[in-house]
Parts: sequence; structure tokens; C-alpha cells
Amino acid sequence: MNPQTFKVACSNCNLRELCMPVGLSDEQLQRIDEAVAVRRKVKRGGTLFRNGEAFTSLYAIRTGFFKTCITTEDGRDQVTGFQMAGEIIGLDGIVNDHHSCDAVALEDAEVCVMPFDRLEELSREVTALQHHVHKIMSREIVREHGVMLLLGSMRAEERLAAFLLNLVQRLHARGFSQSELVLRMTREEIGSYLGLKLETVSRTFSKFVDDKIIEVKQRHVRILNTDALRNIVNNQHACH
Amino acid sequence: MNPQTFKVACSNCNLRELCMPVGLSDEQLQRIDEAVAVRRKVKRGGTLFRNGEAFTSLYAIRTGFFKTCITTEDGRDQVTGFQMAGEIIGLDGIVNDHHSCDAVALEDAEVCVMPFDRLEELSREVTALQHHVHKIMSREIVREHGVMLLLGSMRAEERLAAFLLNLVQRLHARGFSQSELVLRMTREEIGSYLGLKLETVSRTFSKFVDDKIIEVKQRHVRILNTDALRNIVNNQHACH
DNA sequence: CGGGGTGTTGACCACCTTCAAGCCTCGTGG
DNA sequence: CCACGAGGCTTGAAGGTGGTCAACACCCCG
Repeated sequence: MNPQTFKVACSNCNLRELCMPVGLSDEQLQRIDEAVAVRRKVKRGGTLFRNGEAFTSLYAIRTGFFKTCITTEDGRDQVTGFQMAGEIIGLDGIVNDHHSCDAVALEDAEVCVMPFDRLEELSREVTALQHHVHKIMSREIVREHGVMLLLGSMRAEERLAAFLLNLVQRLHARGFSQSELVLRMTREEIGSYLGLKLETVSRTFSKFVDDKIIEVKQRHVRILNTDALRNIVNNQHACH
Repeated sequence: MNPQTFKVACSNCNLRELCMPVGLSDEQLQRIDEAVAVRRKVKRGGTLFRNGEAFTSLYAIRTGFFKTCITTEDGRDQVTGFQMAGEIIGLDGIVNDHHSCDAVALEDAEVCVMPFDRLEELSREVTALQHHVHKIMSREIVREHGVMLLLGSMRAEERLAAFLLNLVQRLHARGFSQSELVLRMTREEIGSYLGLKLETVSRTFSKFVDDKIIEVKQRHVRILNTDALRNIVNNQHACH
């Protein structure tokens, strides 16, 4: 209710390339700084926004890890994505001026709050920013196409392999290991995202361990054979 | 290769409310007309754009019916959506300046071609247009969330019921019947969209017919009991 | 030390897929 | 005009994948 807030600047942010502004002049960067009003901290388990809440801002993740999920009246639940540092959340709220999903922090997190009307205002003046906002939204659309492909046509092993490869690739882009990762989410949340039950996720992890493709200790995962994972995603279904 | 093209005007288009411009002054409408360069016809079975092609424009469907689908190297195939008059396609191309899916006409179609750089230029000047472009992209993101929910958590009957309700609702918004519709796509395409095999789609149709929920004659579908369909989507899973 | 949340594993079963056969419909060409 | 063929659709039988239910192990933390 009383989130901690801090004044903030994009111009010296080390996530610049991943996040909002791209290839801008110093002057343009300073103008962006004006748009990014404040930072906000969210504790693990806390929500950045909830389904139904008024939409005011987009959020750039500085630190931490989020899930977004939709919940229907009849108790259905679906994780629609996991987001990490440098990624933008809140785009779902634009169309109806209120959010249509929950954003939950899976570890203590800090986000940059970008009031959307300021962002629109500024992107009318800074062409590069306008373009970037469009690209971010388009990227999210394309990402979701990939998830639809996964949910619509992949089997459990393929889904989990694709999931691990995607996670580790994004972490690698942020300077982490290509072969080791810590899952911030439960098996149930993975399952919800992948359209599987938690037992199936657990079993599939175990199978990968048996096959010496990964090592698992709790939420710590070490990838022993990246190519094997890639083959599972790509080739496996070529039997037709 | 040599698509037929026509000069076009939004200002007197009867799809105005569904499509691009919203609540604009006459002067603003005229400016939009400048952005919408030409129309283009696509024959049934033809493609409006294909995966890998350079992205230049968004397309507003004037008449006809499209599917968008992604195809991977390993032969996987996924229909990501069906689009009808008044809807916008091509948003996937913005992020990488080339399209990442195919848009195929399922019946003879005509689209308005909107060069994206003109659209960006114009939306820097016309705030309402800028806002509308953002809303269109956000709407697509939210729509895809719904598909993810469907693919991730619904059973075959629920998926098909949701699909029929969605189609008929969109057709109704365009002045068609609330209870009768003509499917423009094959069972296989429905299946691809819903993450089911065509046999399962066919079987589920048959079950709905047995249950007197719909009548089916080829691609003509008459909904006899809309509430039953709604219950299938909502309640069925409440057994938990 | 104990308890709750989380994860693993097994047995059984339901749902959907696979494979196969046959039908219907429409368009084309004889 | 009819015959034929191809594509699309339906239906059946059998099998597999993942879901469900249940028991238990593990780990973190109070």
C-alpha cells in the first residue's frame, strides 16, 4: 500500500541496452529520465499490480523476478510469463485502462515506474522512443506466438526443454552462466506456464536427470548437455 | 506478385468503429486517409505476407477472412489466430522488421495497406491515433493471454466451446447472426489453433450435436444452446 | 523438534492421439 | 451430364501421454 519509492535515472542504468532507451543522445536520455518517475520495491510474494486495477504505468524490472498470471472466476489459473531484469511488464493494461492479469514478485524486486501518459507524450517527440515502445509490444506478441506453439504442439519433454533453454538464454544475456540457473518459481508455476501438472514437471525433470542431460538439486539446475535439450525441442517430433 | 491495388479512404469506411480511427475530427480523419495508402486484394489461399518477408505495413481487413500461422523448420505448425473484417494484422513484424508468421486468406479478401512509417509519423501528431495503435497492440497481447489460458488449461470440449463463442461474438459485432455461422477454416486449422488433432475437433463437434447444443452441416454451424456452451467453458472445470 | 510448503514417485485411469477405413462434397474433365 | 478423383470430414479401435490420487521425502524456519 505504501511502496517504497526512489528517484531514478535511465542515463546511468546498466540495464540500458536491455530495457527502455536505445541509441539515444545524452539530451534524449535526460528527457527519458523525466518520464521514469520513481522506483518501487516489491517484496517476494507481493504484487506489482493485480487484475482489475487501474492501469497507469509500465514497469521496467531493475532487479528481481516476476510472474504474470491470469485467474478466472471459475478458478482456472494460467501463468502467462516470467519476467526478469530489463524486461517490461504492464502492457496488458493499455487496451482497457486496467490490468487484466496479476504481476507477482517471485523474489524481492525493484522496478522503474514509467507513467504511460508521460511515455506517450515523450514518444511523440522522441522518434527512437516511439519506435522502441512499438518494438517492445511487438516482441511480446511474438513471444506469445512462441508460447502458443509450445502449448499447442509440444509434448511435456519438449515443453520443459524449450523452457529451460529460453530461461538460460535470457539469463546468459544478463551475464549469468549458460549452464547453471536457479529457478525462482515452483514446479506448479512452471507447470501452469507450460500447460502441465506439477507432477509431470517433476517427472520430466527426473527423466532429464536419468538421461544425464541436467542435474537438479532443488531449484538449482545445471545443464550438462545443451545440445540434447535442443534436439528434444527440434528433432524429436521429426518422426513424421 | 502483382496484387491489385485501389485508392482508399477511412473517412467513409463502414468499418471505422471496428478498425483504425476512433472518435476523430473530420480533419484528423482526412490525415489518416493519407496514411492508408492503398487497398490490396488477396485470393483465397493466397498470402498477404509470409514468414521472413520484410515488414513494411500493417493491414486492416476490409473483407474476407485470414489465418495467421507459424511454421518451424522441423515441420511444426501452429495457427496463431483467425482474423476478420475490421481487424489488424502484421503486428508481429514490427520488432524485427520482418514478419515472423504467414497470413493466409481463407476466402477472397481485401485489405487496407497502412505503411508503418507513415503510421508512426502520423501518430506523433494525432494523439488519438497514437493511443489507438497502442490499444490495438495491447489488445492483441491480451487476446493471446486468453489463448494461452485455453491451450494451457482447457479440455477439448471447453476449447471448442470457447472457440465457437468467440467466433460468433465477433461475427455478431459485425452484424451477423448470434447463432449461425459459417466456418471459413478446415477442421485441421481449427485443431491447430486449439492444440487438438482434426479428429478430436470432429468428434467434439459430433458430441455437441448429440447433446443438441449445435447443428452442423459441413461448415455451417447453428448454435442451439448458447448457455450450454457457456457452461462448458465456465462450469465444467468447477469440479475442483 | 515439529510443521507446512514443496517436491518426488507410484499406480491407475481418462483423454486425446494415432492409425485406418470409409463417406461426403465439390470441382473438373471426359 | 455424369464420372471420377481429391480433399475434407466422420467414425471406430487401440494405444500412449499426461492427469489424478495418494503416500512419502525433503527442506526451510519458526
